[in-house]
Amino acid sequence: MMMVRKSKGLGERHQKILDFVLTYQRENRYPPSIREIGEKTGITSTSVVNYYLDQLEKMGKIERDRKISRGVRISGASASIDTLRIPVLGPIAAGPFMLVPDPGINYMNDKEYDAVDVARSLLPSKEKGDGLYALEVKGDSMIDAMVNDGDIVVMKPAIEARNGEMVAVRVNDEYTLKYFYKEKDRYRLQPANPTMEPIILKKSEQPEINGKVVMVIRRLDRAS
Amino acid sequence: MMMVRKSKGLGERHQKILDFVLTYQRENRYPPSIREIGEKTGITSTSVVNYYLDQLEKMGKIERDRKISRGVRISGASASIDTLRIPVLGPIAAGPFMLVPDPGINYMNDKEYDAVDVARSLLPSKEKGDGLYALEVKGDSMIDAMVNDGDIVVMKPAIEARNGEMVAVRVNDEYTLKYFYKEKDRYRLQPANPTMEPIILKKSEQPEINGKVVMVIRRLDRAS
DNA sequence: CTTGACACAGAACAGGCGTTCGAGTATCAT
DNA sequence: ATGATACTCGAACGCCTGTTCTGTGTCAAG
Repeated sequence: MMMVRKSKGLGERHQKILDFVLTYQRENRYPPSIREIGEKTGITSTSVVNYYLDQLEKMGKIERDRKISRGVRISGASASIDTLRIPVLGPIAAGPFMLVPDPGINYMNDKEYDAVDVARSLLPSKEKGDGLYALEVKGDSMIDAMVNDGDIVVMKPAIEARNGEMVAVRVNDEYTLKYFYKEKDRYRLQPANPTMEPIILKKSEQPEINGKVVMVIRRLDRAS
Repeated sequence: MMMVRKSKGLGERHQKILDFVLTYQRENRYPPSIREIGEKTGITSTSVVNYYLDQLEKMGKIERDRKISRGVRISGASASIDTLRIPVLGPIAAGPFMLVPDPGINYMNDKEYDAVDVARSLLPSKEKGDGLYALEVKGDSMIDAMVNDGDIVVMKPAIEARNGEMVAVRVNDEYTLKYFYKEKDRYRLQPANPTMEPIILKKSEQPEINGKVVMVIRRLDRAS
């Protein structure tokens, strides 16, 4: 027989088990048994599943309650089955701020970062939520986008957009949130506030799109 | 011995079991076993627990996967452990619309109504979420409250408010969303949009408060 | 080549757990 | 009284499930 990997880190089977536990949990509302994990991941022996489960626990990927049937749970960001944890990459103020996440950091595993939990049912069904990130708006710089001080904007990385989508675009060295429309011979960037006028760009001046706005969350009443 | 109830509906033990399963699920990320349910609810025999579980299943309160250990899950609105299902009481347009839910209807159990799921972590920690309801905004009537067409406003019933809270108030036979401030000798109703002027009411003209705004959710990109 | 860590399989053990059955008690309508 | 219904208990059966032990083959280090 051959074995796939020796070094540390998540091997193919680690990942397979992790995925299966997550999927199973989502579908059945309770965790799988060791034998069920084995069957679905192609592992014939329960001891091997146990073997990997122990490793995953040491890595901090899962938590186990020994002696308890189906006592497996995924720890960390993806713990919840119907919620998605989206990292908040810090406050953004007006002006030429940075709107893209640093791809070198795995925010999901890093406890250092703030995050918001969003119900999966609120996101587009096709959205797997992988690259999503959020920004907390500071100041009144985005009132023309109907975004308030303190609002949380959930973004999805993108460099292009379809008509009608709200995007973060760079206009005159500043990022703003606008509805994007590509028309016959021009680009129209429409503010969310219907009382405000759109920005018109010539076809040659294709705006630099930085991401799509997936959701805006405004929390009030936080002290009560 | 005495027994508590005969008729249909949820008896004390039904409720106790339901509560326990929910709590246990929340704390352990997996459902309890029959024996654990019995211990914590003061039922000494597993068959009795099974007896009630069967009834709860017939009532549609829970679902069971027979033969599978810990194969119990709560069905319906409170199914999720870290999400809260808030009924959407229908669209509201401009003008003198109704902003209060009909207390005669238990929206939670009625499948007829739309609902949104909100992560519990997004709500104030003290919020149990009992009376919460949501409204879907239609039209541009609330742009001065920084609320857009299509936004979902999560409300909490209230007839009074503390300073700084956003409330639904009735002004001139119309409901609007404003920040509420009670000052020395007047009431100040401040629009969310900082470029707009507040409404000032004399002390004698106490505004009729209809509820507090807990959260505003704006979903974009719903087709992607 | 030997050794040991690593990945894996299979079998067996013991306790966990859902299920079933027999029996007992209390309330209520007949 | 009598039977029906609702509720409760305890025990036993047997599968489900986590755990553990033995053994095998691979690969790198000594």
